[in-house]
Amino acid sequence: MRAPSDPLRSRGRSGAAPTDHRDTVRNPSLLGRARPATAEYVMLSPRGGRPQDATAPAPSSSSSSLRHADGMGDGAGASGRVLEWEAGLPEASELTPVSHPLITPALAAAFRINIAGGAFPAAASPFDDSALAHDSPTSHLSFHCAEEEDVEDDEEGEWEAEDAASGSGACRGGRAGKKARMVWTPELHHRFVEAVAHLGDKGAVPKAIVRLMNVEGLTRENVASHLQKYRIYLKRTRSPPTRQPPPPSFPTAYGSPFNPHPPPDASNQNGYCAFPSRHCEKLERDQALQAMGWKRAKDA
DNA sequence: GTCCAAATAT
DNA sequence: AATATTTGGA
Repeated sequence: MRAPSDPLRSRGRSGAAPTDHRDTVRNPSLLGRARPATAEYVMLSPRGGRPQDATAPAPSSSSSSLRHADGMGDGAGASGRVLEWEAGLPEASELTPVSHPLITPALAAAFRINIAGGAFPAAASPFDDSALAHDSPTSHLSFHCAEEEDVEDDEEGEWEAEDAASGSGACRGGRAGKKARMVWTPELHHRFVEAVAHLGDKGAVPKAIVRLMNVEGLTRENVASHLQKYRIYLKRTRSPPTRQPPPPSFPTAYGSPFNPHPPPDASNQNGYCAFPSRHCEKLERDQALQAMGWKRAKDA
């Protein structure tokens, strides 16, 4: 959208062998740059949000509905939508308790974490609760570390097990040589989408998005990368490739891949799945990922 | 120098 | 496929 860029794109594989980033662990910076995480969006905030953070405008009035239908279509009415956004945050009663099991058996085993019973025992892990216990309101929004070779991922392989408290060691699970790779969970993605929608087409640039999302450890580059893909997705859905028309109306519309509607049985009124409960996580993740991969059921 | 977006790499 | 890194331009 910016510069039409010229046909000078012969760059790229410029002989120079790129350094091997695979093993480049740069966690310290990721985890250290925590912003004063206030209780803003979080799914655990009993107050339904009271942002005092710089990034989040103060709620001066009570709005009601959560809808950002115009999405990135235009950047108008941003402040109003922010309010709506806040108002749309889930109530404490609608959320899955922190005690909810967040670690897969496979990962738990790999990290030697005791997750017996499904709940999260306060002092069960060798890293001591600070390492993985999600006692921070935003901890579930921190991104995860995906092990790739060592841990046998039985299914998807990526799960959250991260918290600022554990420092740079968290992502290595006691092993060196592994690098951190961000995982866009449904929650994070949702936040991303909302941020983008609220910023509007023009304002939705990485820096602004990162700011709005206010997710600890999330970098501009993380967002830029995701944004790139997100835009590709939007493009695809906007221009009928020449067949099978019907991509989702818009990410912010209920039922669309980017704002998955909760299943009747597992949903809370808002259709907001706060935690990666078995049910919601699966669904949202599935849909979100499917969307991002634009591999719509059978369209592709 | 910072930021962005696209291209490319892993 | 998903995310990271590089690249080139504003």
